[in-house]
Amino acid sequence: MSQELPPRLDPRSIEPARYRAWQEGGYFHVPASAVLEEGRDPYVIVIPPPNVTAALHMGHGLNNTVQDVLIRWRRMQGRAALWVPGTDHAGIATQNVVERQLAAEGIHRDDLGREKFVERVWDFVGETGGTILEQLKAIGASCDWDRTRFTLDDDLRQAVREVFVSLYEKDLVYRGEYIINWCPRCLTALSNEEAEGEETQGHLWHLRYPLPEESWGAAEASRAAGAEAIGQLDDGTWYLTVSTTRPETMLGDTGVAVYPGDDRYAGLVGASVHLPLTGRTIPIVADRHVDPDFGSGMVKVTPAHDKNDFEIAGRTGLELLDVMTPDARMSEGTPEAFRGLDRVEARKAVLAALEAEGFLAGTDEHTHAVPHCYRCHTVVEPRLSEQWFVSMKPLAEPALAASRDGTITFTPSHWQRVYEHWMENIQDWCISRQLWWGHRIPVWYCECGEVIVAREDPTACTRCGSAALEQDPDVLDTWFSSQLWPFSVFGWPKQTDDLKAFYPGHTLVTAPEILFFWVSRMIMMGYEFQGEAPFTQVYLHGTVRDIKGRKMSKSLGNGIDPLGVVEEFGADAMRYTIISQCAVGTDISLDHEDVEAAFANGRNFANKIWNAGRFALMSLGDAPVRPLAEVSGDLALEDRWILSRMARAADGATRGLERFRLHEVAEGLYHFFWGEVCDWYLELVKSRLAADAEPATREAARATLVAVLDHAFRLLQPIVPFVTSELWARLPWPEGEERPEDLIVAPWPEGLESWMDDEAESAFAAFQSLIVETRRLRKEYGVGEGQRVAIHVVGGPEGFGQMIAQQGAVMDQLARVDRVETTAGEGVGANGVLPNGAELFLPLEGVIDVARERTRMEGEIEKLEGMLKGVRARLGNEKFVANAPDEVVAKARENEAQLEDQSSKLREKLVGLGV
RNA sequence: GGUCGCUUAGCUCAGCUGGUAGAGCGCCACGUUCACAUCGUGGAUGUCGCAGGUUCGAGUCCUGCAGCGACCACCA
Repeated sequence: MSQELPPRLDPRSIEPARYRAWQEGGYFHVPASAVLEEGRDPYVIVIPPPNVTAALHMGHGLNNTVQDVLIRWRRMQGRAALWVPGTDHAGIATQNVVERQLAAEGIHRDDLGREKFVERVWDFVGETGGTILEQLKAIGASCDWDRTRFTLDDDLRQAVREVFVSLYEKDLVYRGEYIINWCPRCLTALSNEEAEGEETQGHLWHLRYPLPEESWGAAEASRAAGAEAIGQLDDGTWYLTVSTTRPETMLGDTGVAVYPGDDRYAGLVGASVHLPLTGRTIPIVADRHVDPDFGSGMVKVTPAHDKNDFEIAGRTGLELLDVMTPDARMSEGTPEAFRGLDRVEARKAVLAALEAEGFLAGTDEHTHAVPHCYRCHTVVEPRLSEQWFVSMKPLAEPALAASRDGTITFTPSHWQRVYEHWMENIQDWCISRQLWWGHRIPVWYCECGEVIVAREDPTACTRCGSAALEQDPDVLDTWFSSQLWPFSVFGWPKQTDDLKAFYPGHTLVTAPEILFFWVSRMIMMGYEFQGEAPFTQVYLHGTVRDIKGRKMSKSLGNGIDPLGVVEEFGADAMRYTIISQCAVGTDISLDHEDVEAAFANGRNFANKIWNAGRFALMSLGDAPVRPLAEVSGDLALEDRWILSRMARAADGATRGLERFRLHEVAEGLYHFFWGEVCDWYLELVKSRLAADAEPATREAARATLVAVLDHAFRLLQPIVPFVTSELWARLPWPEGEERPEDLIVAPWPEGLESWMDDEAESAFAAFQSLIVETRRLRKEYGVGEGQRVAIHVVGGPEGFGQMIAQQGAVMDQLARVDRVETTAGEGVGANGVLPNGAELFLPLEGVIDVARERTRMEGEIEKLEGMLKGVRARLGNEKFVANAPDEVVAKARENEAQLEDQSSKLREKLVGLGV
């Protein structure tokens, strides 16, 4: 206990050992029996599983620090606080990484074949897969590592299968040929969410489609009816105009559509039009999708390459014509001139050909959102393809209701509306991916045509008995398995004790980016398969950005390595810095070019805690410490004050944590610890802790100090667990009181109302003002450090003078005051006015510049008069007196009295100053 | 195009249900025997984007405007 601590906190020397001790103590592990047998109240967070191949970045740092703070807090509250860790197999992302590795060796995945490729991915995952979880330990994450899961674990495969088959049996999973988002680089289908719209500067090309001669009459009539889209070429041919942002798709047009009620084109519906470059003739149809007020009011219809056009075709019977290969080249179905051309080249070629033939009417600049693959940023191609889908509307209903009725709350709350809007407009989800890495779709096809969807791999066809079954080659969207995470991690579909104990969970902490990808789907699956929501609180934190507001990313090179920060400044420093910026709904900004500046605040705070503890441990010594209750009669004002402040700090921290106001919690505790415990309390008790101090006051100070630090460390533990634990473990303990096994399971300070002491707080506040004001005056008049002064305190509330006189002993220590008088002062003096109305004189004959003092006081009086005028105006206002809350009016009256008092006293003194 | 959000001290941002502005960093001055210079003490800086409105009173509520941002969207 009297062991020497270094004057600087060296995180490296304490953090790893401390973490090991926690793990060895088993504090992170929560067995189902804690809930089922011991009856403890569970609190469950499942980690947003990072990609198995990921390396820890600041985004993870933020996400996991927040979760850890919440878990550590709940653990101290006595909850069975379980944080389940794990990783996600991340289909496309992981496959891409391995493909890149192979490419470096000059190998394509096809060269290896599916089986070998998947083996290779497993090898890769086996080598690097656990890295990120190990890295989480460095930042102090108190996950239950015995429960680590991977979305491709065997039992999670069972969950995926059960869900797929079950949804299929309920007709909520189906296979069909629809327009999906296709990434021509990844060569796979994507969900709507995976196709991210990026604002792109493009063009809108206007194309002319010539009409056959028999329609020229109708065309002329249309033109006469005001249809500007109808016109005549130089050779007399009538044509219509359509527009497109993707001219190459015109090769796949199978019709032109107008709005059913559009009189301008009434005569043309049912007619046909020549499709340039192709020699094909396509019909003109009417469909409600067309907006008659947009552009020409005529739309080219490309059913195989546009979602809306596909729907138009469904309603009007237009043909489907696929003109593109999976890697986005023009297919066999296109004229020879374009066949095999990449879509970009094809666009140029088509435009050139149209222009050459006079069918290009014009071009406009056009900015629009072009969908890109969220993994490789290639422009996504809407494409007709046979895929598996989940029918979402029925699943969305309870998930939507849960938000509306408040079962699930969102923080910040505005995400509730975003969530509901998405749920209300939900579309079916394309879940099949043409990848090799992932959960293989549990569907087999028999040569007899039978489709077998099964929980267990079938050995023979259920209809014809043939053993020649082929499993669907595709895998499922990664999010299909991660959406089951809140219950698949507990062994479902088996009805395990874990599931009973820990489902539903409580808080989900993640970034808003994956609200649709993950959060909303977990909620839907929770209702569908467990009958209730997987959690009730969704806390969406911000994004980590650099000082310029740019999102930290590998490609921008503006990232900060959390492990480097831990190495250099300690996990506590990083955690505090992050949490103190974690205001609801705001991003975290950190300067990647000056990492030290970014984390200095956290580092300094951790060091401050360290030194406060170091001082306390040295001062307390090895002598037994008495329980606070036994010394209550000997408590000094500052003891009562700091205990009261501590109770309030605890209260504030609890309320803040309950509402996810983490930055307020961090800053509140920072202010309490640094600004009150260190700046005031420790300074005040220094003399009382001295060996020669009067025994009763010394013991009271020692008991209070231990109580204050014990509680302060508890309150700070969730945010800065390492330094607090290290010190707490060395803290002497009150005799006869049971010491918790470890700080991280010490009870959370709550219900300390009995320590709140308004009287002590207001008396101490006055005392603080006195000190501060004296210090200020000393500075202002340049009184040297070595020079002691006398102060005369005049007036103030009842008992104030007496209280000050009692504190006289410490006045010298804090403000170099050798004499405090509470009688009226006389003559020339510096002066200050305390908030409680008391006034002090600091006799400083010969030190003061009288003229300057006079000017200052005049300014002061002017200011006071102004304020007084304002307060009087308010009090003179009948409506204010009648309508404002009583306490506000009372406060105003009090204010008025004080201002009057201060002002008149200042005037007197101004007179006293002479000239 | 729709929806939502933001605009407060040099910088990054707090400010919950309206009652005469805050933090951290930075800056200036002074200070190292006495836990901590990753420190202490004191100090300076804001017409709370602009214009109206409601109210006794608005950074806080309402409207409009300007700038920025996010999310959603099938306008070819």
